[in-house]
Amino acid sequence: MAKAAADRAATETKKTATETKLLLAARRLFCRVGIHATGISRILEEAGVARRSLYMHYGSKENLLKAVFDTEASMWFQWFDLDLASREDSARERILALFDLLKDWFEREDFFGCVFINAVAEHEKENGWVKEVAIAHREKINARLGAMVEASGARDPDMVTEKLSLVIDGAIVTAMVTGSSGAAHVGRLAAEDILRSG
Amino acid sequence: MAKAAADRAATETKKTATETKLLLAARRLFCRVGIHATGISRILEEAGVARRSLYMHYGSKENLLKAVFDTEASMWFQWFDLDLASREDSARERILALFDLLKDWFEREDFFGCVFINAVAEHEKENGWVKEVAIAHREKINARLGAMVEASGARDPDMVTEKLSLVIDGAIVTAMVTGSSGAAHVGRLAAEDILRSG
DNA sequence: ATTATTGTAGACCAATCAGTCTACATCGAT
DNA sequence: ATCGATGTAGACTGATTGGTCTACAATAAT
Repeated sequence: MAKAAADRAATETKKTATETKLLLAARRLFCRVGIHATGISRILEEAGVARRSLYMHYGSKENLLKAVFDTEASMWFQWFDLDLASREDSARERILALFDLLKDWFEREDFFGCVFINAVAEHEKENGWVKEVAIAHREKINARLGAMVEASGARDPDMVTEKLSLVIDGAIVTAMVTGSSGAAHVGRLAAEDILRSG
Repeated sequence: MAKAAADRAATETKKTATETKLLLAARRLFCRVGIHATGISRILEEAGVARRSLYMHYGSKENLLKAVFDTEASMWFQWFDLDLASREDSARERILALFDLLKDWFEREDFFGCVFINAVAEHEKENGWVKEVAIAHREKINARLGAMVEASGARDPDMVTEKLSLVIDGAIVTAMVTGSSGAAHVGRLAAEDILRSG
C-alpha cells in the first residue's frame, strides 16, 4: 500500500529531516496530549532533536503549531486533489469515498482527532487567531466538498454540503472521543441518507 | 420565557451561592478560553470568590472540572427528561425538537462548545480519565436518544441513533468553530434525512 | 584546509501555575 | 453574647513553562 496521505503531507514537501521529525512529533503530541499540556521538552525528546534546532526552524511554539496546521491541511488537499480526484467514479461515489479515507485516518495509531478542531477547543474563542485559522481551513475544505456535491447534481448543493460537512466533523469528533474508527462507517451511511434526500 | 436549561442545571440543585458562582465562571472560562489556558486566579476574579473558598469546596482544579462536567450533564438530562419528555408530539418530532434546544444553546452568549468534547480535545487520549468520563456521558445521552428513536419506529434503531449522535456532535463542533448557531438548523435537516431513510 | 551552516547538549532565566497558609470579616444558630 | 462555619484578601512556595544562551561537533562547499 502506498504511503498514507497523512505521512506524505509531512514528508514529501521540501523539508529538512529535522523539520520533519519535529512536525511529526509535534502533531502527534498536540493531538494526543493537547497543545497546552505538551511541553517543548517533550516534543524535543520524542523528535530526538535539540532545543536550539526547534527555535532555529520555528522560533516559537506558536509557529510550530502553525506549521502543524499546514501539514494537516496538506493531508486534506491531497485527499481531495489527488486521491479523490484521480478516481473515475461518479461524484456521488467520490463523496462517499471520502469517508473511506476518513476510516483509514481514524485507524492510524497516531490519530487523536483533528488538530484544527482540537486547537480551537483549547484556545480563546472570542477573537482568537486559532479560531480564524480553523474557519479558513474549514472553508477551503467545504469549497472542495461543495464542488463534488455540485457535480453530483444535488438540488440544493450548498445545504447538502453543509450537512455533509457536519457529518464529517461529527465523525472526526466521535472517533476522537470513542477512539474507534466505526464513526467513519456511520458517517458514510448518514451521508448516503443525505444524498438520497437532497 | 422560562429559565434556560443551562442555567437551571447550574443553579437549581442545592448549591451554595459561592459554588454556583464558581461553577458558572469555570464553565464559561473552560469552554471559552480552554481548561489549561484558564488559571485559577482568572476563575476567582470572574466568579468574585476568594481563593480559599475554591479549595474549600472543590479541593483542586481537577475536581472543579469534574463538577463542571456534572452541571453540563444535568443540562442534557433536563433536556431529555423534562423539556422533551413533557412534549405530546410524536417521537419523531421530539427527536427533531432536540435540535431546537441545541439552537437555543448555541445562541447563548456563553456558548463555546461542549465541555466534554473540548476537555477531551486538550487532555491525554491514551488511557486518560477525561476521555473515559466523556465516553460514559456520551453513552448516557445515546441511551436516551436511542429510546426516542426506538419509539419512532425506526427499522434499525441502533444505527439511526449512532447517525443522529454523529450529527449532534457535528453540530456542536461546527457551532463552536464557526461561532454561529446555524449548525443547529443544518443538523435538524440532516436528522430529517436520516429519519426519512432509516 | 578552512569556513559557514546546521546540528547536539544542557545550563539558565523570568514568568506563570496550582495549591497552601495566615489573618481577619460576616453572620446565623444557639 | 458567643461560637462555628463560611466567607474575603493576599502573601507565599515549589514546580514547570517557553524561550535564550554558551560551548561544542559534524558536514559540505569553497
